[in-house]
Amino acid sequence: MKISTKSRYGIRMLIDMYENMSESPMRLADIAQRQEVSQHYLEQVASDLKRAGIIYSVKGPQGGYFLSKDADEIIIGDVIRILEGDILLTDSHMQNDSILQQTINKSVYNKLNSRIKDLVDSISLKGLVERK
Amino acid sequence: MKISTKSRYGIRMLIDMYENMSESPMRLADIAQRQEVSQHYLEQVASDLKRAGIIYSVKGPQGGYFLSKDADEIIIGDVIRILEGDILLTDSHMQNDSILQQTINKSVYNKLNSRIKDLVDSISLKGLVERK
DNA sequence: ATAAAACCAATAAAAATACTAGGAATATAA
DNA sequence: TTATATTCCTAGTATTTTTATTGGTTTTAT
Repeated sequence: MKISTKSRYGIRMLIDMYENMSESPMRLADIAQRQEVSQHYLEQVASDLKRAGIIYSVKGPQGGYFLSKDADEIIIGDVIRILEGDILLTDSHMQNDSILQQTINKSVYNKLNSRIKDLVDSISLKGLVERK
Repeated sequence: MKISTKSRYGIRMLIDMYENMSESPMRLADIAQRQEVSQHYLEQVASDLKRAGIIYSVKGPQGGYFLSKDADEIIIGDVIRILEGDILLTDSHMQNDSILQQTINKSVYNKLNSRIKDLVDSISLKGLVERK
């Protein structure tokens, strides 16, 4: 029951991009090197973030990535959902659930799920970096 | 990022024991059958719960399991911790963490961890069954 | 034209999770 | 005291998920 490294890499990548932001696009190779992470693996992370509209890219030489929005509009909950699949502790509808299991879902997991959601949706990239 | 089936089985097992409680010990075979779960797998769950003092057992014929405490003293957070290892989204101290990662830990994961802990520690077996 | 970059797909490797097998220990009761 | 019902234990296997690697292709600035 851990957040995957994929999510962690993704969040680190975004923080790195925010903190090292400039006029020119940022090369994945640089991020990977600074973060000491496999570049190819980070590509997959970047690809997900791009598809979701968190970052955008410029191809070719001198190309790279930009953040698509202001840092205070990039919500950590979204980032985790994009990279983690979902932040649910259980699937909301498991097919074979007994009545008993459904009760437990309601009482425990659903409450957990919504509390976790509230929390991660309250933190932006900007807030994170500024340690708010 | 899901709660494992081990924890889910464990919680179901305890609810089953509570709801079907009687003077005589409860056989694992019966629980497994009611819950439609592999008995051998449930043994491992039971073994963990026993070692942690949540349930106790009587061996031999007519043997089985009892809850060790009143249902309102059995805390779901404890059960999950016993079966899940921990309810932390990240290890509190990852060896190779950069300063950056440590900041993220503080801002996001630690907050999440403590909120999840508060929640699961506020729910007892009794509360769960009574849907409080 | 060349080279620097993003992009893509397949798959291998590693780790975690779920489940199975088979028997040992123990206590009951006939 | 023997047969049996039960918990208990250890190891192993299978499955799934996660993480990482390999080996390219496409695009575009220079």
